[in-house]
Amino acid sequence: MTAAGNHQASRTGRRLERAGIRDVAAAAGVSITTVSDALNGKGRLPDATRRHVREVADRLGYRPSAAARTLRTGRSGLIGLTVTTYGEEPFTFTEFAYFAEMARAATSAALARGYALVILPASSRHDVWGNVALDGTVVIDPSDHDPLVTELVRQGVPVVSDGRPAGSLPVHAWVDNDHEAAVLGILDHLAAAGARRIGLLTGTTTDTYTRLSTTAYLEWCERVGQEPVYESYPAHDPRAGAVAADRLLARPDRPDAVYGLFDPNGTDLLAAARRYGLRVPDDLLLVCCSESTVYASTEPPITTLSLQPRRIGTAVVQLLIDAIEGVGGAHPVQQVMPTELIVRTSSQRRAHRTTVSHPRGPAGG
Amino acid sequence: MTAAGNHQASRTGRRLERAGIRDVAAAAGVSITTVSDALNGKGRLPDATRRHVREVADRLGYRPSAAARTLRTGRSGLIGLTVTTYGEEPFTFTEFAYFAEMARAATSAALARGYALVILPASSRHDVWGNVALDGTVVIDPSDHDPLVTELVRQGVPVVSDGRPAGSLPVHAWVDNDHEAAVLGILDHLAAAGARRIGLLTGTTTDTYTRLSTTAYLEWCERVGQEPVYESYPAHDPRAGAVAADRLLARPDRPDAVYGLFDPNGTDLLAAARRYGLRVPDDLLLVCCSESTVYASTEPPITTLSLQPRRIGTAVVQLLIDAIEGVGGAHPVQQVMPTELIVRTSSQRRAHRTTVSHPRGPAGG
DNA sequence: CCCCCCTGAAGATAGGTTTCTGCAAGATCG
DNA sequence: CGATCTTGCAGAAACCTATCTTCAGGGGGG
Repeated sequence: MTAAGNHQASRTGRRLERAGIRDVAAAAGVSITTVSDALNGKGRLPDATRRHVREVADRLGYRPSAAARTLRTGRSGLIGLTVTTYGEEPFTFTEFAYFAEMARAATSAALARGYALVILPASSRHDVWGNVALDGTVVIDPSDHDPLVTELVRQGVPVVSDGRPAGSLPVHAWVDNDHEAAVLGILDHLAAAGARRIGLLTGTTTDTYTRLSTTAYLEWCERVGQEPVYESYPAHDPRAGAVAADRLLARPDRPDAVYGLFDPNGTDLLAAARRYGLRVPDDLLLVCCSESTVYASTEPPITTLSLQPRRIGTAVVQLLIDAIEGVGGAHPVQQVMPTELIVRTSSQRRAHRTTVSHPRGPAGG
Repeated sequence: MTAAGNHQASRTGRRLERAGIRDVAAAAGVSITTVSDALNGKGRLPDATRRHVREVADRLGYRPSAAARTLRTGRSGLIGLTVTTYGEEPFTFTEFAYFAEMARAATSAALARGYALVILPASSRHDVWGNVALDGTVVIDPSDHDPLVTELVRQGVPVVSDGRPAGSLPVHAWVDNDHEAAVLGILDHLAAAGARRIGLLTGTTTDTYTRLSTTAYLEWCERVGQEPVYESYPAHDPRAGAVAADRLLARPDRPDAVYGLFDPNGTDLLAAARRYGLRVPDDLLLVCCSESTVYASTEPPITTLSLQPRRIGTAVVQLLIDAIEGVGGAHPVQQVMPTELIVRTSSQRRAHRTTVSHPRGPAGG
């Protein structure tokens, strides 16, 4: 049997012509339908035919066209990932560690279910959003009445958000930490360690995380009868953080414990403490919210609150894919994930239990 | 076996029917061709018709189907981004800061030219690579004879790598730092600051960065007649880094200056120095390669080498899109980017200009 | 012995866009 | 005034796959 339909040898002769499904069909001596069924495990075919077709397809290096498949099935296997931006850069500076971890987990989770992640900007002049076929989208920290989310939902694209949607954003589901509980837990922890006046380093932005955390702090203060002591700064500006930390410790009503809401606050507060001759944890207890491992080896190591971005990333993607594939119910799902307080020296006034005593070098330096 | 059971779901019923190009054509009273031409700025049409069509399209909320467009044009506007993985996680732990910055810059650059980035695993059981239509791919630190890269190139997909391709990987272009020059520069810098014996904290992995840097170090040692003093550890294990830092400072031939090749080395070395009662920079000069801003506010601030991931991410994407669009020549391009040494207190023996003197006794145990 | 069902596989269509080709009518020119 | 060019737009092919429908033939049940 000589190959029929081989006449399209050099169409334009330019590029390496990728083998299409009909080339496989011709080479295997079957129809296009049979090839499709054999490769996708559908239809009614004897195993012999299936094997034969697969073998021929492999030999030709056949790869189904993703575009054609998407067009036909309406599924692209692509999930958008976007984070609200402050300014023109697509990602927020202060969210790096969180974002990187979250994205990594989300990528893994998506991959395990056969999807890939597309990084997209929350806003853009060029309409990239319209140019890519998305089965759904993960939105990190959507802002109030986010026009992008509204538009996506209007188009029927499932949207799941990391962080409670502010206002009445019509997302299909969301995942978030219990920020109030986290803050209250930290404040109790600090109080238990002997803190009399706990300060807060917070942000001027209006996102949900900042708002909920600050509110919880103020509530706690009112409950225990402490005067609130806090400084705010624009969270996307790293320099402003250092200044705010300094300001907080320069106040006449200087706190003897501080919780910083953002990742770099730990080092900033530590540096400020040094400038004012405050020993940590003896004169000042310190906790900050961070995913960074550097706080394990600062001097002293700093207690951190982890938002567990890995868990969140995984959960968000699972929820989204469930929505895409119509697994879950039609009603919106909200999922609250626990946080983890990693207690280190900076918030323990009594003992340093984390490190063992270390023998000094025999030949002292 | 399963019955078809495919419910057509009333044609005009539940699902929001997206308007297609022919709906626009019908509504505007023109042909499909005219709509396409009007919206894409092609063909010969009077402005009046163009405006009319655009208006109708807007009114209907028309969005061209990305899948159909991709199928027709052969361009998806999607670029793959992958990083070689050590282990099962898609990203390397130690590359977080670098990766996050690089990805951010790459996303921006791609976006500016109308492309979006897809995060993909370097290896995977599920063949996600085959399921997404990519115009090209960025590969971070490809390993020797990377099968993925080979396959992509075989399929005619342009590949540009961040980092020199090891072996004879057939990438279309690559971008890398001048690692030898960077290391030599740092060693000279340390020597000029008074270092007599410079140590190196390096990795056991065989990637190009580690290899080139280590080689440059050994070369420099031979040139100036210093006995090499270095410790290696698996770079993906953060705990191993702390141990290796400790080992390096515990050696009988303890160095009086150290360069650490990986991001966390700075804090690890600082912690180790404290354990051995070594003052930085008086007893020990410190430099590490990092993109993290925390080193600006450690005590003391640590000199870092920045690989400038933003520049690299931008350059890689530009090169790739040039290759995709056939702008550049057909021959492979290699582009070497400069590094930046951010000099801080930890590598300056003479003066502490950044901080005032702090009255503190001998470091506590 | 006839009919029906079941197996195995081919034919045809749809999915939405871009673009090549074609065509009519008005404008221009010899 | 006829021929050619230009303008404005329409028709239809092609992109590649998945799936719905159809069909031939063989075997089992009535």
